[in-house]
Amino acid sequence: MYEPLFDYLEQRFPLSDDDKAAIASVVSHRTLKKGEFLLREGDTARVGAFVAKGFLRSYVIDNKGKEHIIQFAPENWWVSDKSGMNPDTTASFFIDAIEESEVLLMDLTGHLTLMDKVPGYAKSFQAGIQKRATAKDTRIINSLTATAEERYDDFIKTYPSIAARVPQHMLASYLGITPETLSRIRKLQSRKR
Amino acid sequence: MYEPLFDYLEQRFPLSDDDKAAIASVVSHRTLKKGEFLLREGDTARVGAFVAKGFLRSYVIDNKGKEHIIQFAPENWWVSDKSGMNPDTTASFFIDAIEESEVLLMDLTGHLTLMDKVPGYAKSFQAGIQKRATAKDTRIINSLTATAEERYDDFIKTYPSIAARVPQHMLASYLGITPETLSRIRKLQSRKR
DNA sequence: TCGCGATCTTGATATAGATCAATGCCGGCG
DNA sequence: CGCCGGCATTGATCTATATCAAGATCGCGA
Repeated sequence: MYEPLFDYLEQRFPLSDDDKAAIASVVSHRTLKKGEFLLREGDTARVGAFVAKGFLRSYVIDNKGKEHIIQFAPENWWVSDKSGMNPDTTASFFIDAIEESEVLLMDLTGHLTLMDKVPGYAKSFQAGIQKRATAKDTRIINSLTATAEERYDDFIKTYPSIAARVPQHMLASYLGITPETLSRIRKLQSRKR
Repeated sequence: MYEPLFDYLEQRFPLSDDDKAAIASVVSHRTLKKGEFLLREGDTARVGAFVAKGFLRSYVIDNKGKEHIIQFAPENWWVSDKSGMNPDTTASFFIDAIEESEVLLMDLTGHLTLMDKVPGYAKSFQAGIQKRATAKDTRIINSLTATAEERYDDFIKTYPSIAARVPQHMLASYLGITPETLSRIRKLQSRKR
């Protein structure tokens, strides 16, 4: 059950059997049906969820009722809880399953335990955070300056497997364009080549 | 000389005299004239710079030669180096001083030392990273969906002191709009109220 | 203090993309 | 197996913002 997570971590640093036991003891497993929400249950501050199987997405709904996808999360990705999202934000935050999925949940306590006990975990976590920060900067600049078509091409090139897997209207939502526009872009491109 | 940084950190966790000495020993001081660049010198992997006085900005120049401001950094902010920016990115990255400034530079070695030696530093660093990640998500969604005017209003509300301090064309660059458009927005609003 | 380059403003036009509306398509549910 | 509802496509407009082009104004440096 925990194998996908172990594999993922072992690509980043070596994992002893003790480490594995420690990890298994702090994550909890959960199955999600297609369309099901991953809600924050109780008061446990969740750090994130590791997608062992399937496909999730996180998104917000703005005050005009429109949905904006923040992140896609296929197997071997982390979806982070919006722990600390601006409290005065009018938008509401959701995570749900695009396909039937299995996730491993980690709360803050567990995370701190691993930071402390598992050698390599802290550095690896930190590296991941940093990498993501850079990706976000890139996305910001991209969204501010590239055209719809450029953003689409970029996405296709960077995440071909995700592009092939999500419905078009969700991709449009991620890219910040309407489904109609995305459809037209695709048509133009299919003609061109 | 290090006081601004000590003050900053002490608002986050207590700092002993030993801690202060450790910090002082790993950061280096530098003065920047208006318009001067903060370049990566030598091979030392820099983590970031703390702005003790003045005002910096980080920005990229895209392949069309246009400048896009990523971050403004007034006193008591960190500017992070793009440590790990996508290597295949065509854009070039810069940091320079908008006003005469003083910065405290920290490299990776120093950072790791503090992570290890100064209690509270690691947690505080982590908290900062997290907060910034959230801010970036917000900015992404904002840039994808809000109008130019909404983005402007938002910025004014969130960072009034920065808005008052930077030239308009830089604010326009940060917001991803042209100086002309920003000028028109301001005119409309001054009329309205 | 003067003058010139940088910055800001204002106007006219062009255009990418949104919106509104209709039609077609296909896949799962009864 | 057939029908219905979400999804994609296509077309016709509309609108926000970019772009191009002059002026106007400000402020710094000689």
